Amino acid sequence: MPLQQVRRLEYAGPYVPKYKPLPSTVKLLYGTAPVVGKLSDDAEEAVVNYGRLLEAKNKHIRKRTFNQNFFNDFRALLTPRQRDQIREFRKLNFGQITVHLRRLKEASSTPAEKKKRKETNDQLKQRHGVCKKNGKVVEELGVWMVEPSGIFIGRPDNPRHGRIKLRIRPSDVVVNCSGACPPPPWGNWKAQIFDPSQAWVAKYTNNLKAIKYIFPGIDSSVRKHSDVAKFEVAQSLGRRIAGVRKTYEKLIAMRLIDNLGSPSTSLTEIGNEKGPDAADTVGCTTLRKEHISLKSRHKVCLDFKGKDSIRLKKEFEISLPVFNAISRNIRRKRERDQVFDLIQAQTVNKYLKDLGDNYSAKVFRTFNASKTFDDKLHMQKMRTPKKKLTIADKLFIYKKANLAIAKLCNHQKTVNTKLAMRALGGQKLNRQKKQDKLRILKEKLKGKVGIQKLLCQRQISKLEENIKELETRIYLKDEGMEYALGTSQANYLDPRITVAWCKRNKVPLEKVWSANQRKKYVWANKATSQFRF
DNA sequence: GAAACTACTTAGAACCGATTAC
DNA sequence: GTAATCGGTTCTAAGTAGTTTC
Repeated sequence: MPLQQVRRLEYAGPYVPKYKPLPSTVKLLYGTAPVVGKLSDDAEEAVVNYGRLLEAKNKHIRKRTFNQNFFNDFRALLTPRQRDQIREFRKLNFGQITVHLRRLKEASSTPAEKKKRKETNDQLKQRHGVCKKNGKVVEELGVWMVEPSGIFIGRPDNPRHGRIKLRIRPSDVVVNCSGACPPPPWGNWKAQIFDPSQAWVAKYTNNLKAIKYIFPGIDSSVRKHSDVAKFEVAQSLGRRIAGVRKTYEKLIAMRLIDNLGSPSTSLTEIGNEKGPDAADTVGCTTLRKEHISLKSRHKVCLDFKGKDSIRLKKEFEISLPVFNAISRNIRRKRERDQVFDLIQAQTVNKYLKDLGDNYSAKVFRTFNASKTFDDKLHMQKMRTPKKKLTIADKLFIYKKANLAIAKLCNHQKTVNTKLAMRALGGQKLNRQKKQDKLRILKEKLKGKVGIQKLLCQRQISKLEENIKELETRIYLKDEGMEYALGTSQANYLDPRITVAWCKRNKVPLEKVWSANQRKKYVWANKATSQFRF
């Protein structure tokens, strides 16, 4: 599917909102005294953003480094006189700010205000959320405005949390389009370029040195093209995997990626080097001795934090040569030393590239996840019981396979265990009630004839379907409440597997995919029911 | 060849409207 | 009618991997 060349790209640029200052009656106090002089817009906005977190009872505002980082950045935004006055974080008095925010929120949450806001946003989205290619193809963008100012939260353990993210100005933004793209009235773009080899239509760097991009949306031609390419490379790896495995015996790191981790995301992250201002997370090539413990001669236990500080603690079966190699590798090392101190991410990727077809470490994850998913869905077919399966029965099988992949990839989500257990209890009780009702209905059916019998039968099958749906939900909660199914669906599972499964089993696609997913994967619809990854 | 930079993908959290249970 | 729960979408941080710079 070759990508059509873009000769013209019309784009209005992202929406860059201007700051609206607080009313003069609303002030930050220091203790009970007013702050000397007027706060700059940036300082005032930082205070408002902190006030929002206070109002939302955000858990981060209880953390010491969070508040310290905020306070350091805040003081840098003050005038020398204000800095002289404001010396302790705990004396900042946000009272007037939070009262003001509460009033604003109340005023803006009426149905009329909500409607008005939606209309305004829709208009802005229509103008700033699309681009037009070669004068005719209109494509939606991922976002229509630059990120608002705020306070950096980050993932757990990020040492920079609490730092102030300043408002983005037009002068921070580079737009990538041809033709006129007038900036907003309150500033000029940093630059306008036209480079059709790049996918992004706008980019900017914030004061924390993070580069942000605005890309075409998930159903755009470029994104579809790169998705197709991704799964084709992974599929090609599948065809050559036996040969590939033979050749990489020498590289123990590769063994770890493919054998130990399977697609356990954290381990198959290759592990680029990171700066000191990031959380202490590791990948395959940056794994340290302290993360690995050798068990029996065929077993190793890994315990470390990977991407997003998600912990992986798991035992793996390994072959004796791999066990011996790891054992030799860590024998004379200290706990903080890297297991593979002689290789880097690039070393492994260079080796993979030489195997051909644009392989890199992440292709293994896509391959492993998709292959396992495809196999699981086919295995289920073999175990099909004699009874005719309903849609709900089939969906149970599908979700079960999806959960297995989420576990394999270690795609986690945070759950409030107490609340989730309560909900689970409620669901189980609900199931019991429905089962009782079903029993009564089945008893009643015996005495019915004609149309009455038909109606009763219909009621029974509807209730049975309902119970099965509930059972799927109970299963997912019972077996994996802390796993997120969406991540593998969005990134690792070849959509053609799902399309083929739906066709084989006569399940409508909308039962397994949301509208957005169907839009994203429209290219996969051509897969036949016979498709195998 | 290592470090820094750039472009893009992957990821969980937050948000928000719809549905369900009471 | 209200609160709890669910499911989908949006947001943006945190990765990977290629390229450029020194």
